[in-house]
Amino acid sequence: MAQKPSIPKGTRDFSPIEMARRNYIFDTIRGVFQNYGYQPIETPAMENLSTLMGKSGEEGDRLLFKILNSGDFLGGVRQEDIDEKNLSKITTTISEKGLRYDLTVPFARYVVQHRNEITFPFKRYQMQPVWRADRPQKGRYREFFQCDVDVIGSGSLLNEVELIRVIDAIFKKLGVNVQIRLSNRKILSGIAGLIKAPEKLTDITTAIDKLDKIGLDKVVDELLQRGLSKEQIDQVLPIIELTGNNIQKLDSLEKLIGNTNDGSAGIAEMKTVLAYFDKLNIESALEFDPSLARGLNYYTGTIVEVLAKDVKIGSVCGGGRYDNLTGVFGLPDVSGVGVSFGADRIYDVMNELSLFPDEVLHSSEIMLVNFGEKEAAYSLKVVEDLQEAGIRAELYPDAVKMKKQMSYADKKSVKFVLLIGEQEMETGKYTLKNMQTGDQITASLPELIENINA
RNA sequence: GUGGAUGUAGCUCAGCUGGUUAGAGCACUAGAUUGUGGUUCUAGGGGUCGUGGGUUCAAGUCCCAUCUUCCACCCCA
Repeated sequence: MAQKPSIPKGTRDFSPIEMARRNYIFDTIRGVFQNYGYQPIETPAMENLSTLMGKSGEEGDRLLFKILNSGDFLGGVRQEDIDEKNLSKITTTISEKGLRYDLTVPFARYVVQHRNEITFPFKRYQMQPVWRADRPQKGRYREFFQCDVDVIGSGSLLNEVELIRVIDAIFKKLGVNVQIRLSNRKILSGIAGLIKAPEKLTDITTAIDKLDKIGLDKVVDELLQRGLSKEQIDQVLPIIELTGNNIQKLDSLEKLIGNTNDGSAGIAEMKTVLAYFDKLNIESALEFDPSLARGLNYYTGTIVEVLAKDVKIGSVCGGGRYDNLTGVFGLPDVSGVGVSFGADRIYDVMNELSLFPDEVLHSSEIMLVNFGEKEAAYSLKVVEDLQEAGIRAELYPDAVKMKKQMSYADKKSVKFVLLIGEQEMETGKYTLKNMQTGDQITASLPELIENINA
């Protein structure tokens, strides 16, 4: 046997049944997006590296797939850079394009580039694959789909509220129990301000983000390691140990960091957002959690992360407000907020919990058995009539043994099989077999159609 | 990117301290059933043991390298 073919690490093929289920997820998400007034756009798989680099931190740059230049890509490389193994310099010379890492950065680029055609606030959605040169794990792929919704050009907190409602609506429709964790980047800045160490903001956030995972003691260790003093840590700890409901937590927090500019602004925003939900129907658990950090360094306001309650997997959705992402492309003072749904993780969760409805597999509703040349010619006309009546119908292409044809219908979960042999051709009444019950009836075409649609 | 595990038929796995033609269940193909699938019975096909080296009289079994998948870190959808 020849060497088996394979696909690159962290990528997957999708079978018809998997596609049916994936499309069910995409259709559900798209339906909600449209229902809330968002419009689709698409952007290319590859972007210029100058667009992608430096937007999601060093870690993000490391995870970028870079595309080798065409032609004599070595032409511009200097010998001294090779000798000194100056990788970053060589990279920028031999590669000027990369695969997109997420959809938010290309969207920001799109907004800046098309600013004169866009009516703001601009509500768009985008469902496309992204690529990351990460090491694969469960729920972590090198090629995966993100479904992003963003509204850009409006600073109103109503947008945050709407996006949380979008999240709730989608997971409700899919039947996935989720917890929605909320916080605000300004609260974290307030904490950093409180201990007079604004430059430690990232260190503090990445450390306390792990609270759920590694526990309080280890978080303290990590904070020490990251250069915070004991006194500073003592100031930080009460903040991440808040108890009570969302409002109580915010009230206690206000006493601690309410005197910092960022802190009080963040708390006020959080309170405003939560207050809207007093009068709204929302099913998912909404939890204010000041230990929520989210790494992407372009977030400036509200941050949100959605976890599946019943499956241990990374977040299935996440996002937040970014006040100046378009600034790096030359369009300052445009605030946006958006969230991204991880379709592949949602698939994994639903698969593990067997949440897919049976009817997502759209195979034919009826298959006509092929008895031979004459019968097939006759059946073809019946297939046409059925299809015109809006029924998914097919004729088995070969006049092979009936057992084989029936078994084909069974495996494809075709609901009905229609038998048109010599007798049926003479009488004009066909034999219809229901594959689920095994019942058979003899009926004319209009009666059949009625029966199938019942 | 760091550390650790894994890899035997299409799938899930068995194969003791290296020893003749590598096994099971499911799936597949054919027949029982010449106009009837999903159940049952019978028979059959299919593996250079991830790949490449090495040790040995002898390697699925030991050693090295490499790739895949998985787990933790990192990061995140």
